[in-house]
Amino acid sequence: MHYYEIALLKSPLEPLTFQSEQDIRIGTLVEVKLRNRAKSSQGVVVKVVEKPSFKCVDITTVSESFYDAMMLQTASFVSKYYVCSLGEALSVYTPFYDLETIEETPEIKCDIELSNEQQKAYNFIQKNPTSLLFANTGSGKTEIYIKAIENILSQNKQTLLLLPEISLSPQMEQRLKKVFKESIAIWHSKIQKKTKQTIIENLLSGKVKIIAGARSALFLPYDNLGLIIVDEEHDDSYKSDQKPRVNIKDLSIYMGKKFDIQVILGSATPSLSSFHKIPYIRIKKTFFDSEKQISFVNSNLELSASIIEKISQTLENQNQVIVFLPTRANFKYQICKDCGKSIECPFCSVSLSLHKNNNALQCHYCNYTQPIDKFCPHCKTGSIESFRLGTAQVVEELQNTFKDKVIQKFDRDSIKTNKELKRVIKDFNENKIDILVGTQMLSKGHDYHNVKLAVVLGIDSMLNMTSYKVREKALSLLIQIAGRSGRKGFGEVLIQTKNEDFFNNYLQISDYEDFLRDELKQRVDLYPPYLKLARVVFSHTNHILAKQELDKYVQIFSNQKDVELIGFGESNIFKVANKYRYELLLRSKDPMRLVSLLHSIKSPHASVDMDSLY
DNA sequence: AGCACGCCGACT
DNA sequence: GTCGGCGTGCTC
Repeated sequence: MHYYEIALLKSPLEPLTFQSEQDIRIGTLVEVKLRNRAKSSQGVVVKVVEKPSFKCVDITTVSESFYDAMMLQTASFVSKYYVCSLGEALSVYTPFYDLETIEETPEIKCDIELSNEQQKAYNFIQKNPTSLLFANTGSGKTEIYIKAIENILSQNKQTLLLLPEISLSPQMEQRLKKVFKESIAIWHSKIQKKTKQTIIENLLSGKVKIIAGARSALFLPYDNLGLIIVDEEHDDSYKSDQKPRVNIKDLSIYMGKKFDIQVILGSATPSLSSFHKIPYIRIKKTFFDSEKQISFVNSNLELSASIIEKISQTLENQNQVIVFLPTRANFKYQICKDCGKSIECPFCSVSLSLHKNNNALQCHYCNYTQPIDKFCPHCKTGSIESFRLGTAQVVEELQNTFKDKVIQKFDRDSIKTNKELKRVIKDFNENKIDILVGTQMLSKGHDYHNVKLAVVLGIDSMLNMTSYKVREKALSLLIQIAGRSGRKGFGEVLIQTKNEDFFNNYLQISDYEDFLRDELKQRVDLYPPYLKLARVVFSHTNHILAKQELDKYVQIFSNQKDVELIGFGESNIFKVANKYRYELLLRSKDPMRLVSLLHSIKSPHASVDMDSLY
């Protein structure tokens, strides 16, 4: 009889010992049956052990699937660093089949000529195992990526090109497919199940050598990964918002060091932490002379006359406009004119958003929806006034002003599938759409050829968020959006803000590198990248119990050596989906010490967010 | 007494 | 996570 420790997938339990007559190798996916449970659970063999003192249960089924050493080591790291069970860490991998690898060397010859500056950058990234390509929008970093991939391909190794979910733009896809043909596959959450299966088969058989994909693409079965490119590396969506709260960019860097994989991070506005710790090369020169005129409007969130005037001028010259604002729906706040109370979600402590097209008020946190009432639900007589413009309202108001123009909304309410995304971008680039109004989605990766005006509304609400990264987030977003205007030739950017001094300083007078250096000075001894930050959230339907749990750990963490409790209290949004939330924030210069303290938290209501971005 | 509900603890 | 056990408190 053999005895094995099995890490149970999706289970917070640490590995448990099971037995089998069979000799099973470490990494094998098996099925076991836990006591009192009808369904059997999946688990992974992680260790061979001696016969234990307790009585063991048999492993029910032994599968053909197999987690390799890289997966097991990575999962082990994830479980330790991000504080979860080994089973939870292993659950991030996509299920796959164990197939024979057929060695196939594809004939790829791209005829891209690099400019002098690109060649210099290429040489730099080849000299450093991990490097940062700090490249302005339009400076041609994709060509450098392609050359680097080609080089890895010639060694018959695999490449992973990571992009934030929504940046997997149709243009990027077309471009890569043109060069790499059958050797590249695109991977993201919207890809069909069947297609995913085919991609995995092709990756295992060696037909596919390059994966371009979102977060989850890091967890595919690579047997010979030679290069990971993290494009738009500043993007916070690389951090998972569910357990395990892994930062895919950081994990890529870790895997690069551990398994001798080349890593290239790329961005026009790199994160402060990458800029601080990774050797970088700057490419400033762009292919097309692009001249930008940046101006500011100090008005409230309404589409003011000067903004309308500017849009009108641009449209008259047969040019296109993009309008950014960080809010979906028509309005974010509904307040009674009489009693002054706001209409909140019954399950969350947030205001309900007004969606005119559904004739509904909707919660953006739990999706609770109720019909629009004529009168205030509190005083029953007052009428409701709406505030904080959203994308749908901007579309409506612009449509009223520019009756013969085509205006398209571009946010996750209107772009739900990849097909819709492709269609809208195609239509926009074929000039079938005059104005694109959208949220963050607008800022990411897409090439818009004829945009001559980018209007940015409501950026101040981003500066007012509570995160040590707000300035970095707001400025990088602004630069990304500005980069969408006038990619060829002249472009205008119109920013509505009450923080003109801050933005103006870095947009016109100096540049992003100066901002990074200034910001770095402000973070010394306080925030990352100089210190590690972790957040712990305690949530419960009973707010008293949640509070008690918080208080208990505030006590414990108040007098720790080398770890500082820097704040605690109600979470920003106190109640979400009927659960009350309290949180605390810890920081330390000693990552190991911080991680071990986080592992000491035993509360089932606590969730740990290591390297929190809040 | 009968039961719904929520909490707690075990799971090899 | 998922299950059963069990105490509480409500209703018939």
